[in-house]
Amino acid sequence: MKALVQDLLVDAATRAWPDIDIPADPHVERTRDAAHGDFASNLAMQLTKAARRNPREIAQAIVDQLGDDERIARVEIAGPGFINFFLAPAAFRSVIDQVIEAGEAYGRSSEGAGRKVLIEFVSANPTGPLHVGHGRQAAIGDCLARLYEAIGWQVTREFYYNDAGNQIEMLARSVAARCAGLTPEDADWPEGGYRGEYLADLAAAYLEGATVVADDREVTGAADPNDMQAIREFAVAYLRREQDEDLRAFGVVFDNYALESALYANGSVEATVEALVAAGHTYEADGALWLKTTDYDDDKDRVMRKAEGGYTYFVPDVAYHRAKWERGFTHAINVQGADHHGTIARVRAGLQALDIGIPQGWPAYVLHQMVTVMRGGEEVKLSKRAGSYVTVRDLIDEVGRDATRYFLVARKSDSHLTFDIDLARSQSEDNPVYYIQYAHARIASVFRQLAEQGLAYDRDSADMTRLDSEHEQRLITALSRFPEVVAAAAADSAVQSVAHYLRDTADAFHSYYNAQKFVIEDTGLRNARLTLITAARQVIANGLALLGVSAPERM
RNA sequence: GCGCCCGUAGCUCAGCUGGAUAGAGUGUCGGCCUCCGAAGCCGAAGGUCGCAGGUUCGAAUCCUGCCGGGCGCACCA
Repeated sequence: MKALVQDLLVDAATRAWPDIDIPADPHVERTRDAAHGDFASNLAMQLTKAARRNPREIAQAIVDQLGDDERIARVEIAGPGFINFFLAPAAFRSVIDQVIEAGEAYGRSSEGAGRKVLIEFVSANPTGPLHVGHGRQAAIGDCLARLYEAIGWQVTREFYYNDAGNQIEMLARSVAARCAGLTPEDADWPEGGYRGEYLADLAAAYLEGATVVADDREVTGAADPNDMQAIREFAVAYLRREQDEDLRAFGVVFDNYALESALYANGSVEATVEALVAAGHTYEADGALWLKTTDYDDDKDRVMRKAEGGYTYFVPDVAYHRAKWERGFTHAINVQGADHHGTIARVRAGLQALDIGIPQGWPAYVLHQMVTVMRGGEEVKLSKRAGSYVTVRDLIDEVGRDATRYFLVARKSDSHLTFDIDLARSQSEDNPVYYIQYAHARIASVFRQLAEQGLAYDRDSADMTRLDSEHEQRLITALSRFPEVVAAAAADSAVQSVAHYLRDTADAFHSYYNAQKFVIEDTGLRNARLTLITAARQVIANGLALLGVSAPERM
């Protein structure tokens, strides 16, 4: 609907001022106040300089050029020069038909035209269960992926991890210690080892010779407490499986797992180093090989090859992203914790230095701030299983998948998030996710009630012109906004706006529900109202699906 | 010290890339079920948008400087 107003506006403005550059998509917004119509544009104010007239005069000239359109009831000029559009009731009513005809496709578009985008998120190393921060990342990343799919992109969800570095070495030593019957309290416990209880289970499984099947690998425990290589492989597979179970419980599915070790194995790390040297952006100093990342906006140059010989972690990172680029992902988004923001400049610098045409701002990053978990007014820091941090599983077990996902996505990712367990589970009344789901279930319930009374819903006999109350108008307006919300949320990586939109829409429905009855004698009106709430149910379900939250028929 | 992010109602947070009288939830107070699910609805109270300048028709939003909080600043990942 917004697009319609924009089109009309551009046409009229172009006729009124043929020699002025009119923006292709002038600012048109939903009004906050019904007295200002349904949509308002500040176009006239923005043309003051070019047209050298006062904004109200400009607005008048534009309005004079607006032809009659049956979808527009009237247009007014207000305030300093806003052009306010009042849409015809029929134009709004047509939204209901659009929703019902499109069904699950309502809100989706083909704007992305099938272009490929790779979204990398979670990317946790297999050293333990996923923590809340990973949970936030999983919720944001998966929601972003769903948003991109909704606007017509072909999305690949990817998980990158390191199965061979120092962290894994430390993991293996911790498991070996557990195999030897040690606990973190013992004097012989490895310095800096992983202390979580889950490693005791892992060690036991290894010693029993258990077989673990993760999404991307399968390993049987060798049961030999001294075989470090076998322990390493088993531990990685075991913890990968553990994370897969967490993700599955959370409803997140990856298309691809990328391994850092593979980048060494297939020579791409070496090839990347050679390419950087050949491109002339490196130098040797203090026995190390450096990359001149300061040529590309980094604070200081970075070591690629350490004096003792190994590569620093950022080299495989560059190799990995180079591979993404070469796989044809000219659009790539990395979802990461903001605590890693320092690495962005150097990875991009490494990619620039390859001189293979990777643009400066590639890949895109969506950073999220930390999560604090609260219970009983105090910060929760410990998990029984993991020891030093709260896990995704702790949250899912305690507040459920739907509430967990909703809460983790309902805040702007830039903001620090306080996850209040009491609020999330403190019975439904406080809980926005139940509020939204309840709207959906309530609509389903109306139809059950209808059937109980021996009535059938008949859309053909609906008299849609009867939907003229304020409550109905408000709900219809909410439904009409959905495609705009989806498009904007994807464009801005603003997942929280979907959550807020659903809250608003559920609100419009609940008010309506309380004010007017649906199962009534009057056939034309009854079916019209049932048609409207059928559409509302569809939009709520579509919106919840974008968050990965269920839309129950009853609760 | 340098860089990034955040400061909006008692609390948790929105605010559509600069718009009209700054909004929700929660909490507090007061109403609404012989009626399709009260997990709901209606109303009241609650604000120096951290502070100070600047940009312009117009600033919570953009710029500068402070103040406060978080996170980074490795030949760790």
